Amino acid sequence: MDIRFYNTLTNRVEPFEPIDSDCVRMYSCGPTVYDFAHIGNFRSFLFADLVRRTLEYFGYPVHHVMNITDVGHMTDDALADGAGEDKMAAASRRIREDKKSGKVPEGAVENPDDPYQIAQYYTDAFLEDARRLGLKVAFEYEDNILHATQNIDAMQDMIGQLIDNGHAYVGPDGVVYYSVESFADYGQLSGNTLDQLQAGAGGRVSDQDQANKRHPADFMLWKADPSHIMKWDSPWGTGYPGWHIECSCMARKRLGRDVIDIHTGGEDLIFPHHECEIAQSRGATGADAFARFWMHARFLMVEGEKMSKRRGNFWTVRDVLEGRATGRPVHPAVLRLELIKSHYRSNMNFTKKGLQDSAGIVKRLQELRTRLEDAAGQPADVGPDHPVLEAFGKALADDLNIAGAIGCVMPWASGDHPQPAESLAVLDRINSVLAVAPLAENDTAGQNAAADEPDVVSLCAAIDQARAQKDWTRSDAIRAELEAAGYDVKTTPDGTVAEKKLA
RNA sequence: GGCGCGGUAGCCAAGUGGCUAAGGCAACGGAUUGCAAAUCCGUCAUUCGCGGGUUCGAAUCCCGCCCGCGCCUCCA
Repeated sequence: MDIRFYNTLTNRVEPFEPIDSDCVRMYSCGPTVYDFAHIGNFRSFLFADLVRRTLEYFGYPVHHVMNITDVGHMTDDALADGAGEDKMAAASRRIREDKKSGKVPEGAVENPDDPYQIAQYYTDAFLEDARRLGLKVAFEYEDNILHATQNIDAMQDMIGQLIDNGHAYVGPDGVVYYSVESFADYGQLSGNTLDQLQAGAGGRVSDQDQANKRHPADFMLWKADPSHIMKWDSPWGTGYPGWHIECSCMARKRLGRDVIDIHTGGEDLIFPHHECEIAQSRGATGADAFARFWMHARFLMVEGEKMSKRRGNFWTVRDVLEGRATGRPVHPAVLRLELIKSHYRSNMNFTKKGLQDSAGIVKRLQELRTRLEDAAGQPADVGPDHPVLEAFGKALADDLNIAGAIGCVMPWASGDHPQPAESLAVLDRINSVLAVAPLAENDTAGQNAAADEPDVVSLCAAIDQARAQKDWTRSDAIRAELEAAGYDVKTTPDGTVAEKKLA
């Protein structure tokens, strides 16, 4: 199968081939761990997961690496280049408050002044969210999810190489800057040129910092700052690394190549983050590429608007799963499907109604699985030439046409399955990509019934009893009670059953 | 100002030159039901942001315009 992906580097859909046949090497920009991850973060992470699973579907081994940014970068909008408040300090303040209000469990962060404890707290939360949503790489922590703070040496090595190669210099302020003019291809990824880049168009650079640079677009590699919360000794003074360097280093170190196959991230990372990564990596290695394919996911909207804390439509994964976003708990498989089901290069509109739609699909696939397992037990062998798998794969191979792929599955799922063992094998193959029926490897969190859940079995029995006595008022009242508690109630030949709604 | 992505039914969304414009959700009609739910059967875009052009033939190619979104040193 000819796999084709859109490559931001060339603005074209191109056939994908790994550089080395042994495996596909891909790197994804991961989360910062100063707060809980939101659904927009996960749209991007799950997009990377879909790329990975699609490649695996076609038989490629994939080595997927993701970073955890935990070095404590700066928050301030107005003063970039390492000014403003340290994000770790902001997180520390928030955790202190959350401890008081009981939002942070007892003993979770013993010392809110210890940035490593804060980072670990939010890293654990991220991994839990990621595993619940079926992000495969999260099950490979810590092998393939790397902490920036554990790779400072590699960053310093690369900064040294860049200085030696003439791509970096120490400014009059003692900060190590990358010289964008030393790298002819700077701007190739984003389509910018140094002439066209309007210095300070984002309104986040200060004249004072700019004065220390040779070119306004030069960016920081290392900043000596003994007052920074997280700091390390270096040849350029005790301080901390710039926020682009970690990815260049960790990709090279963990994937073991100067040139990798695929690099993913959110569209906002195209410039400056990925542009700078390319400049750093190629400046250090001398190779003519860093990643062959650059793939970016478009932003997520919420109910047609930009997601922002100010609008009140800013949702973390936990907010959605635990029901704070929609008023009802959402099954992780439903959120996963909702976040992967529209094309990655279009804006995704996250809506309550979309979640309902996704819940319907998840439910149908899970019911199909139950039906097939009851009928067949074990899956049979099935080749990739099965018509449904062929159509499913063809859609995915076409720049991840996920809606088309799902469109191939649903009519098949609704149809008759005279050979359940074969159908089960087909479903398994499909689910190796979708990962919604059943969800991922294990979803242990959130499965425990809450104490205030109704006693479903006895309420259903009460409905049957009332119906047997033709006490319709009573049976309808109990049914209404169950529905209000988030259950679908249905009448079957074996009596009334209630199932928890998935969203 | 520069660079890039997109606009198909009430909603999500395939289709990128040629059979009647996939699929899902919702809605509606019917079967079923004490009533529902679930299930099953059926209906649901003469038209693809707008206007031109190319062509035997355009949602698809070309030109112009309108609208939405992102980036241009916090950011998925």
